[in-house]
Amino acid sequence: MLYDYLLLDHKSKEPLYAQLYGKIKAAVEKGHLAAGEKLPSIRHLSESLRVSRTTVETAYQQLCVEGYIQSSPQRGYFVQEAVHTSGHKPGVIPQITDEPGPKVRYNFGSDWVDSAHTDSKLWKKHVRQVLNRQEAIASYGEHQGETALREALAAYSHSARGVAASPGQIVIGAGTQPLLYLLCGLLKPEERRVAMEAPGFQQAEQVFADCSIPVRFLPQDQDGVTIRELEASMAKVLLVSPSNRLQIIPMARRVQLLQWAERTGGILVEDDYNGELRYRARPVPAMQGMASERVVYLGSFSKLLLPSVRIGYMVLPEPLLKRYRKRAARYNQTASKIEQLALADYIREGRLEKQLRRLRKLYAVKSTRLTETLRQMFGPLIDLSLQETSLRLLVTVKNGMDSRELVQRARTYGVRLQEARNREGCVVLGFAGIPVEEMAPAVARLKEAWLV
Amino acid sequence: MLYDYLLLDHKSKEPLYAQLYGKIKAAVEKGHLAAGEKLPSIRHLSESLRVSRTTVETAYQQLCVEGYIQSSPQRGYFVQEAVHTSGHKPGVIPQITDEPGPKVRYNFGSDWVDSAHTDSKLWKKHVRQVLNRQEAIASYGEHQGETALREALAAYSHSARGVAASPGQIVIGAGTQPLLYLLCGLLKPEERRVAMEAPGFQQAEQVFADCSIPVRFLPQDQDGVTIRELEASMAKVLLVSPSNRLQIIPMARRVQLLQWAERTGGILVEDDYNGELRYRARPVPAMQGMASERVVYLGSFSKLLLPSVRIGYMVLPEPLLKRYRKRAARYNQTASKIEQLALADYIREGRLEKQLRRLRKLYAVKSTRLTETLRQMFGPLIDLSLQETSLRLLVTVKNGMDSRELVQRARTYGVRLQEARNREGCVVLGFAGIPVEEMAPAVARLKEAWLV
DNA sequence: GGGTATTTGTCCGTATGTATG
DNA sequence: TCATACATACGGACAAATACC
Repeated sequence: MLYDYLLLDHKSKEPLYAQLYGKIKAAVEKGHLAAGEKLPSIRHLSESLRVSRTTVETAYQQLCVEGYIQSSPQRGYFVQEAVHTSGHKPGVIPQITDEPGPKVRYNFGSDWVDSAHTDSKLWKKHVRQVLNRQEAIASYGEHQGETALREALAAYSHSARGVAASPGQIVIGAGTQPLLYLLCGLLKPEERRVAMEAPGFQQAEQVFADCSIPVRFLPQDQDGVTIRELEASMAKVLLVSPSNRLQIIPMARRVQLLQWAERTGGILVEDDYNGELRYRARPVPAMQGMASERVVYLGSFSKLLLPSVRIGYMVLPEPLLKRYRKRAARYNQTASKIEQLALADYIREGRLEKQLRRLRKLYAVKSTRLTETLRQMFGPLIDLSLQETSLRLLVTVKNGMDSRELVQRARTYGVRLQEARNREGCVVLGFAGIPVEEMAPAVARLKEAWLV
Repeated sequence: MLYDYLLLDHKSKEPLYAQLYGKIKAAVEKGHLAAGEKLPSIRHLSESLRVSRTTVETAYQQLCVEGYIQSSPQRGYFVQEAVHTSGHKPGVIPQITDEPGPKVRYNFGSDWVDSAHTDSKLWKKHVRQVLNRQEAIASYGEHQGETALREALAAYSHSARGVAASPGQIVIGAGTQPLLYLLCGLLKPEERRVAMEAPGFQQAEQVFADCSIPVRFLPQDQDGVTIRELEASMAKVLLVSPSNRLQIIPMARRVQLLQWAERTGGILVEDDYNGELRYRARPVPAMQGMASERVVYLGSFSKLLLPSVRIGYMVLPEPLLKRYRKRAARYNQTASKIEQLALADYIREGRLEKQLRRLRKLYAVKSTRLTETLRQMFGPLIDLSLQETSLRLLVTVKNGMDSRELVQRARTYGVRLQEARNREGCVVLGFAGIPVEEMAPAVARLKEAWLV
C-alpha cells in the first residue's frame, strides 16, 4: 500500500504527526474516507510512510480525541460514523425542556455532554459480564454499596484525587442527592446549620430544604468563602465545590477552612464535582486528603463515564462514620447493584483512568478551539476567562448588552447558554456538549446574535 | 493519576526534576513505596503533573543511578528490592466488619428471597436488549422516570392492584426511600405531621426523622388505626401499609380513613408493599383506586422480580402532582435507567403478571409446608399466625424463652430469624428465602435450638 | 470446532532537536 | 556554555482480537 495522499514532507517545519493528522482529517471531512471505513494499521502506515509508529500513533490519537476516528482495540482504527450530521447525536438530549422557544441548535448549557466520546462498548461489556454472574443479580446488595466497588473507589480516589479513604468509609449512592439526604440524617441537631458558597447548586439546596435545614449563602472574595463570613454565619457545615469554581481555592484559604472546621468542630463537605477533569491546569488534590477527620468528600461519575450511569460516593470521616454505622441498615442502597459491580470491574481494570486521560485531552482541544474561535471572530470585543477545571468558559462581551440580553438574543438564534451570576455583561459557555467541529459554526451564530 | 505526594511547586527555585527526585526518594525511604512496586510510567506521570516527560525522566534516571529504583525497559520503573524500614501503607485504614457469628445455614430473615424461583434468565435478556439500544445508555434519563416505564406501570398497577393512575402521575425512584424523601419535600409546613401504624417500618421512620418531621405511632384496634386516635393525633399525613399487616384493613375502616382524608385535607400514603402477593386470601385492591384524590400510592418490585432490582414507584394525586412538577428538575432520578427500560419491556410483555402467578403458587406451597412442619414438630408448644400477604409467619414459642433468647439460640444453630417487636416470646419467620425442600431440615434445626 | 499463528492497538523507556534563561 | 524544560520521534514488549488451520 502506498497511501500517496498521506505522503509527508520531512523537510517541513510542521511536525510529521501534525501533517498526518491534518491530511486524514481533511480526507474524512471531504468524504474520501467513508464512515466506518478502516484506516491502515499503525504498523502498515508507519512502514509505508517510513516514519516511526509513534508518529502515526500520535496522529491517530489526536483524531480519536476529536472524534474523527475511533479506536477498536486489537482490531484497528475506524472512521467515526456520522460525525458531521447536523442533527442531534444520540445522547445530547436536553435534560428538561425548560421554557420552549426557538429550537436549540447549539447547546452551551453546562449540563450537557457530548457523548460521542464515551466508550459505551466497554461499559456494555462489563455490564454483560456482571449479568452472567448469577449470584450478583439474585441477591440483595449491601446497604453501604458493594464492597468490590468501595474497594475500587478507595484506590481510585486516592490515586486520582489524593483522597485518603478505606473502603469502610465509603458510602455509595445513586448520585449526590441520596448521599446528601443520608448526610443530613447524620447531623446532630446543633449541626443543622449549613452554609454554601452561592445559590445555584439546586440539587443540594433542595435536599437541605426537604430536611428543613436552614442554608446561608456566604459572600466571597476572589479566593472563595472568607473565614470572617463563615464564622459570622454560625454555620456548622460548609458545603464547598472547590473544583467547580471560576478560580481554584488557593492553598492558604484551604488551610484556613480546615482550621475553621477543626477549631469549631465544623464539617466541611467537599463536592468534588468534575474534580478529576482538570485538563489544562496542574492538578489540585482534594481537600479531604489534607485533613480527612473533618471533611466529607463527595464524588460522582456521570460526567466521566456515561450520562445514564448515576453512581456517586461519599467518604465519611471517623466521627460521622460511627453515626452512620449505627443506622446503616435503615437506609437502602439506591444505586443499581449491577451497575455498581460493572463499575467496580471497570475501575479495577484501569479503564476509568484511561477514559479520564482521553477526556482531558478532548476537553483541552475543545477549550482551545473555542477560545481561539471566539478571539478570532470577536477580537477585542470580548474577554475570556477559562474555568480551570470545569467545562465552561466565562465570556465578557463588550457590546453594551447586559447578561440577560446576551442570553436572550443568543437564544433567538438557536444558541443556548447561561447568564453568569453577579457579573454584568457576562455569560457562561459550557463546551462539553459541543462537538469540536461545531465550535466554529456555533460561535459564528453567536456573532450574528450579538453584533448587530 | 494524581500522585498528590509528588505535586511540584513551579514557583520554587529548586528545579522540577530535583523536587520530584527528592519526593520519590523520600517515599521510598519511608516505605510508602514498597520494594518491587511499579512507579507511574514517565508518560502518565508527566501528564498528571503537567510537566514534560524529560523532567520525569531526569528524576527517574537520577534515582536509578543512586539505586533507589530500577529501570526495566519496556515495562517500567520499579522500586529497588532492598532492605528499607517498613512503614504503613498510606491511606489504608482498617475496615470495620460487622459481628461475624456462626455461619447462617437457614435464613428466615424477611429480607431474603429464594433465588431459585426468580426468572433471572428473562430479566437478563431484557437488560441485554436495552444495552443494545445505544441511545438508551448514552443519554440522561428523565427526572420523573422513563416514560416507557411509567406507561407500563400505569397499565400494570391498574390491572394488578386497581390503581387509577396516568403515566404523568407516576414518579419512579430507587426504592421506597428516595420517593419518601421526595414526598416529604412536597409537604407544606402545616402538613409536616405524620402518623404511622406502629414502629417497625424503619426505612420510612428514618426518612421522616431526616426531614425532621415528627411521627406519631397510633394505637390500633384489630382493624388497624382508629379514626378517633387519628383525629386526636392532629396528624395531616397517615402512612399505612394495608397489605403488610397481620389482618387486612376491612372495607369499612378503609372508607373511614378516606373520609378522614377528605374531611380534614389529610394525605393518605398507602405503602402497598407486596400488595400483589396475596397468595391465599382473595385479592384486596389498593385504597388508591377508591379515592385517588387524597391518596399517595407506593409500589415496589424487589420481591417480585429480583432482589437486585431496586425500583419503586409513587402515584401522586393531583394537588401534590402540581407541587411536584414545579420542582421536578431539582430532583435527579435515582433508579437505574437501564433497569427502568428493561422493566418497562418486561411488564409490557406481560412477564411480570406471569411471574406473579408463579410466585403466588410457590408461596402458598411454602407457607403451607412451613406451617405444617412446625405444627408437626412442635405440636402445642407453638402458636402460629400467618400474615395474609406478606411472606412471614409469626411464631409464639411457649418454652419459657423470651424473643431475644429465641433468636440468639437459633443463631448459634445456624438459623437466622428476627424478633417480633412488642410481643414476648414471639419470633418472625420469613419463608421466602427457604427452598421448599429445606423447610423440614430448617424446622428440625429450630427444634434442636429451642427444645433442650 | 478448538488450538495456534498473526495482526493490531497499546504501553513503555529512550533518543534527539530546540527554546530559554 | 550550561542547565532546564519541552516537543517530537523511535522501536521493543505485551495482550487481546482475529484469522487460519
